[in-house]
Amino acid sequence: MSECSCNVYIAMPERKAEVCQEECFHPEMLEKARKAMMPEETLQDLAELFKALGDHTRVKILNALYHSELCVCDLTSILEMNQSAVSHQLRVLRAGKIVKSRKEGKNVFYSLDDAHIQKLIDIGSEHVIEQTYGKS
Amino acid sequence: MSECSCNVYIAMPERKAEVCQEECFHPEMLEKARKAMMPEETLQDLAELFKALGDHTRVKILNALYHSELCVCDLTSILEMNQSAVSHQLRVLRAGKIVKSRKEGKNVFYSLDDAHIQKLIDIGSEHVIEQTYGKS
DNA sequence: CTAATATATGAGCGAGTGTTCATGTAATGT
DNA sequence: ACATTACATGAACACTCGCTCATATATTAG
Repeated sequence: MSECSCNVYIAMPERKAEVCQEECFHPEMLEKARKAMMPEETLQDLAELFKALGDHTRVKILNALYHSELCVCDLTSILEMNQSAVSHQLRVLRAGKIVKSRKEGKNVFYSLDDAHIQKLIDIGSEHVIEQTYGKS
Repeated sequence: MSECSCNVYIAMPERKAEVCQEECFHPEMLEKARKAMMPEETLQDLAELFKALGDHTRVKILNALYHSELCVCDLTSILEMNQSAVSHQLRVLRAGKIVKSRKEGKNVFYSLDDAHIQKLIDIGSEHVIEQTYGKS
């Protein structure tokens, strides 16, 4: 048996024909990677978290909420969008456990769910700024 | 003039009718939030970064690459997907500056672009796991 | 050179997303 | 009670996305 990492395909011969027939490197790396994979469910949730973060309007909402809670009306004003559109996006953020809400009279105040969200914004913006302007 | 944060609408009277006519709270908070907004371009890039991260297949690729580089063939094996689909998603990740690639003979090895990506995965997965199983 | 292999990519399709518009609901004021 | 206001939501439509299939490119082997 060669060192090809694709010997993992012994158990699924129907795939062996289409990929990696001889010389994919680092079989030990592949096995290590395979064993370090998170559970499917976590990966799914993680993808949904990032998907919920991955929209211009929603990122803008989170940026606005970064320092303090705001009501829908305030967000509508900052975003210069109509209230319906803002509410629809807040719903996505709520469903994704990215923001939480608090009702006070006629108003509903939104805030970031927890410190993880701030960190994600911090690191993400650091990354894109670095990509744009070069490292340090 | 009342304390309503919506006095910002004086400059855009056409919107005044539809939102926040009297009692949105914390005008000082609103102004603070407005001034703390990142530039539009950064917000756009940030949204695109998260959007590129926000897919099940791509998250799985990043998870596989978390500890070491792997070639397309290896990824195809781990993901149990056909090579074309994997390549298409790698293209998205490359375009988003989330992974980088290195050619070696017939193989192309992919790895995470920088430590920011690992941190985003760390914090994101921490968040979703906490959401699922409750805080500590 | 030709053949084989690893990867990339364009076209096309079904599924999903974000907005607008209209309307619904809950809280407050009169 | 009725009117008003803040917010939520369903429907519809244009647009985007991720996959598959077919094919292209690049590298290596013979």
